[in-house]
This record gives sequence, C-alpha cells and structure tokens, in this order.
Amino acid sequence: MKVTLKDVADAANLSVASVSRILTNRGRYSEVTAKRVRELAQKMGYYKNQNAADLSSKKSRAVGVVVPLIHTNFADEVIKGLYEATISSGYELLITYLDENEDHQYQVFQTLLSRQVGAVFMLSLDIPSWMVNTLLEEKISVISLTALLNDQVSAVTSDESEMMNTIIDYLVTMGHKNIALIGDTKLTTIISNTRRTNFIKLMHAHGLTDDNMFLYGTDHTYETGYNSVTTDYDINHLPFTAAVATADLVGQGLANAMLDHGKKVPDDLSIVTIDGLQQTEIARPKLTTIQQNFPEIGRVAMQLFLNSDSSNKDPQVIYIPTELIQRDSVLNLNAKI
Amino acid sequence: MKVTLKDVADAANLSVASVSRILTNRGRYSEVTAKRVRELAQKMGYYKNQNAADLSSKKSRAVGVVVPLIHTNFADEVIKGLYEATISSGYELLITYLDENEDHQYQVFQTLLSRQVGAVFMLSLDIPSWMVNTLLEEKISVISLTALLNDQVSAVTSDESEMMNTIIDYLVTMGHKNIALIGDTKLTTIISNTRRTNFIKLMHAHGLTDDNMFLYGTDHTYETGYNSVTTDYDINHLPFTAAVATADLVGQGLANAMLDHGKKVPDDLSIVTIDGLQQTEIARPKLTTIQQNFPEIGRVAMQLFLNSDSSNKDPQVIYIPTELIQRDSVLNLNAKI
DNA sequence: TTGAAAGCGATACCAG
DNA sequence: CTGGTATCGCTTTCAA
Repeated sequence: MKVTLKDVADAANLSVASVSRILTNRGRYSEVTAKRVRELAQKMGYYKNQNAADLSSKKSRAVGVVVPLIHTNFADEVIKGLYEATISSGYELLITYLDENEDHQYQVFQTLLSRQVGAVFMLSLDIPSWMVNTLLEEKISVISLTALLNDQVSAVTSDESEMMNTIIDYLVTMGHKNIALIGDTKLTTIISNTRRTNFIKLMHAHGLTDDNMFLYGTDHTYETGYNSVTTDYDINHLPFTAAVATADLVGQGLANAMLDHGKKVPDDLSIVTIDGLQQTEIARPKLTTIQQNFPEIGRVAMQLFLNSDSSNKDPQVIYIPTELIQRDSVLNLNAKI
Repeated sequence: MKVTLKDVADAANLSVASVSRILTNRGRYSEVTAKRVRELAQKMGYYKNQNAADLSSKKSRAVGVVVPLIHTNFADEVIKGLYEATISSGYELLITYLDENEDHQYQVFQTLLSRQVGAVFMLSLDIPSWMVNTLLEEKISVISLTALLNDQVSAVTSDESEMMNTIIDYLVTMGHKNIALIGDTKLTTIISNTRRTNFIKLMHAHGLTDDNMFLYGTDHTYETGYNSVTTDYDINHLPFTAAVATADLVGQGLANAMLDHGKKVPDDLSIVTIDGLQQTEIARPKLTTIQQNFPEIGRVAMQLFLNSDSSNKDPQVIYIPTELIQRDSVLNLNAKI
C-alpha cells in the first residue's frame, strides 16, 4: 500500500497537520522536528498525492499545453521554453495534443478542465473558439502562443506584421518585384489569414500591385511547397522571382522541386522561409529565413502567467523579436549584370 | 464558483450518489432520470473534477510519458501513436520532458508519482535506473519504447539486431567492406551500446574484421555526422566506403559535410541512416534508411498496457517490424566498372 | 432504482 | 510550535 501523510505522522508521533506543514514549508514548526520528519518521509518512500492536495487546497500547480497533432515541430521548441520556466517554478506541464476530430477535441478539453489547470497555453493554429470561451468562463487563463487569437486572450508571439515587412523589405531591396506567398494562405484560420493580409498590405506599401502578388496553398506542408511550382505554376516560366514560404518545410519543398527539375536556387527562384528552425541551416542551399525565437516565447508565456495573479488581469500581448538570417537562397537581382 | 456533482444533484432533486452513478455509467439507474440528469449536467456546464474522482476511486486513468528533452523528433511520431490509442480508450496522457539535470529528473518523477499514473512510457535513452526501480516498486507498469531497458520492464521497440543485420547485409551485397558506424557509439547508454555491439558482431558475422570497422561519435547530432568526416577522418582519404548513421540527422550531417567539400554522395561515400523520418526523403540525395515504425510502437505500447491487467503480468518484449528503404545514398560497388 | 454515509489524502483554520 | 477537525468533490458499499 502507498505511504500516506498519516503513515508518516504516526511513525513520527505527530499529527498529520504538523507533518503537512513541514512537508510544504508552510506555517510554523521547529526545525528540529522538521528535519526528523523529512528524513522519515524520505526513508518511508513517501510522496505527496497531488490529486488530494489539489482537491484540498482548491488550486492546482498544473498548466495545460495544447499542441496541434500536426505541427511544424516548432512546437518542440516552444515546449522547451515552457519546460524550463515551469520546472524552475514548481509548476507542472500537462501537454495534450489535438487533432481535427471534434469528439477528440472535446475530450482533450475535458481532460484539461477536469484536472483543474490554472492556465492553458494554446499553441498556434485553429483552436476551436468554444473551447477558449469555456476556459475563459471558468476563469482559467488562456495564453495563445505564436498567434493572436482575439482580444480577450493574452498572447506571446512574434510580430507578424513586422516579420512580413522585414521579408518584403529585404526582397524588394534585393530587386524583387514579383513575389509569391506559398504555404498556408487560406482565409479560414486566424494565423494564415493574418499572414495573407499582411502580405498583401505590405506589398502594396512597397509600391507593388496585385499583379506582382501570387498566393498559393492552404497548409504548411512540404508537399504544398513542392507542388506549387510543379503543378500550379509552370516551373519554366515562373511569374515570380521570389517566394515567401509560410514555414520552413514549405520552403524546403519549393527548393527541392526546383532542384529536382534542373533549376537552381536562388538563381531561378529566391526563397525566404518563416520560422528558421534547424532545418533551414541543414538545407542546401542554406535557406534564408526570418527566425522566430520559440523557446523564448515559451519562457515568456510561462512568466506572464506566473506574474498574472499579482498584477493586472487584462489580456496582454507580448511580442518576441525575430531575426532575419541571410543565407544562400536569395538572389540579389541588382547585382545581376 | 465551479459546478459540482452536488449542484447537479440538488438541481435534479437526486442524491449525489445517483448522479455519480449515472454520469459514470456504473451501477443501476433508470434511463429516464439518467437522460434528465445528463442534460442538466450539460446545461449547467458541469464537468468532473478528475482529481477528486481519482482520489476517491484510488485509481487513475492517466499514464505518463517521459520524453528526453533533446530527442531526435522520432518522439513526436511515437506520441502520435500513443495519442491515438489513448484517446480512443479514455485514458489521458501526461507527457513530461526530461533533461540531464538530476534535480529536474527527480521533480519530473515526483510529478508522475504524485499524479498516480498507472503506467509510464519511457522514450528511449538514458532513463535513470533509480527512477525505473521506484516506479516498479510502486507497482506502476513501466514500458520502454524504442529501447530495451532490462528484463524487468516491458518494451516495444524495433529489433535492433535485425535492423543492423539488414543494413550490413545490404551494404555488403552492394560490395562494401569498410564500414563506419557514426553517431552515438558510446558504451555508457544501453541503446548506443546495443548498436555498437550489434554492429561489431554483425560485421564479424559477415566475414569482416576489426580492420574493416570504424566507430565515431557519442551522440545523435547533426554535428557529429558533419564533424566525423571533416575533423576526425581525412575527407580526401576516407578509410571506409560506407557509413551507418545512428540517426537521420547524423546521416544528414555526413552528407552535407561531403557536399560542402566537393565530394559526392553516394559516389564518395555511401550512407544508410537509422530511423527513416520525413527528413530522409527531403534530403538531396534522398537518404537510404532503415525505417522504424514509430507510431505503431506508440499504439502497440498503449495496447500492451491496456491488456496487461487482465492477462499476465510478466514483462514482455514486442518487436515492431522495420523496413529498409532504398533511395539514393548507397553506391553499388559491384556495378562499378 | 435511489439515498445515506464512509472514506480517499491532504490542507488550513482555530484552539491549545 | 502542535493537534483536532472540517472540508475539497467524487466513488462506493450498504440499506432502504
């Protein structure tokens, strides 16, 4: 049978109350007995039943993380950041995956609620809004990572507009005019819509017209990148000289498609990817990218939550700086003779 | 305030006992009232406090998953399998990450224990043995994934010996004699040691001697692959014609190092990687690999656990088939004129 | 079929 | 500084 608080108390000839106080470092007790109790607990192999503790104290040190089952592995980076912040604060991470199935979503959501998590970190993509609303009603902090959900939830993310601006600015400086946005450009999810909108807006801001813009794809996959130039556009007469990939993998697909068809990157097509994971460095040619600081996003998000009880309660948005990393996938058209 | 069982019971003019029975589909009750209660609970926004439920019933539907913080992303694949099996069985996954820090390990371990998990799935690599032992003492099933830990714990994994045999067999058939094992070849962890030992044993079994073998590296990183041929060996006079990479990333590093130095793959070096994730298909040249079925490992592991109460209790080892996928990174020496 | 009541293991308030 | 005890929300006999 499992060792309980009472067992330790009996063995120590103390009350459960005292032992509890000692083991949680709360309230008053003498260091002498405390030492004795701690050793005893250790020796007896006692460990707290967190379920009971949470039930009794009506709080929980657990926070939930919702990760899309199909993610572009930037999730791992974010989780690393969360892990760091979490482990040093004594909180515990309840990571749940989410697919597109409604029933499953409901189940996951139930899990989170029924475990009394204090906060839920939503990792990008299409989190059902009924889920967010219910969480909010239950006074559970919802923090959106790598995406702005709506103005009721806090978010820690890269500045999408700035990112896109940096990219287009760079591309235009390099002499590009006809530019494509490839990857997830659909209108139905918040993040893809944001990117699409920003792309169009910023192209205009750079004096480019609709004729200079090209949009392709509805997801962040390798295949989308690959197929864009092999099926939808004529690879021998691409109407654009540069492409912005909404994820590293998309850019990789783009690059491979070119290579596989005897074309060269960046000579025949310049590519800039969004994300900047290890992959972009491993690719040949190395991919120019705007790198998001995912671990930092995780770390900051956790801190935001930890500090939230004390100070204000209003939803906040924190932007984590991104960095343009110039590598070998963008051609300088101006240098061309 | 949160809606509790009692609230629902009051609203329904029933006792908590009855409502509990209905909501958990246990015991006897009339379908008529059941329907009423279920609707009421739904409308009131009731959801079970799983902590209280677990505490009361002294069991838990949660299982833990321990993932090395630095993983070769095959972990995601395994988790997908686990998730599938878990979501359809009503269990809940408690995913925890683990780094090398002893204190953190202890903390993670505490989390798992204190949440009363029914089983812990250990994802490869160096899981501290004190952790395993304590878990076992607490009668918590420990199932090792993608690695054999010891004969006290069940395991679901690929057949390491068979994998290595397939690779060497293939390489020898293609005319290779001098072969290197590159990646994690250290003696101190179970999995790397297994691979190292199998490599040597199977090289011998193929009539090759120690002079034909080369070992390099102590981890599964890209850098290890890259550095092996650029620093430790003379890239212009490699003593081996083929290399077995202990992970895809290692193979990728190897390939890039060759490419970056004007060498060709497979002409100047043949490469076979172990794992076979998407990466090997994206690489150029595409990497020949022995592919492990990670999602299946996850699925089977969960099923193993689910069926374990009913039948026997002995530790079992289940091997999930692997597949050699021939792509473009191995040269056929025999075909050479 | 339904209800009363005894826990589950820990916390925290209130006395002593 | 220490102990008694109500309580957290739910499950589970045992009676009714």
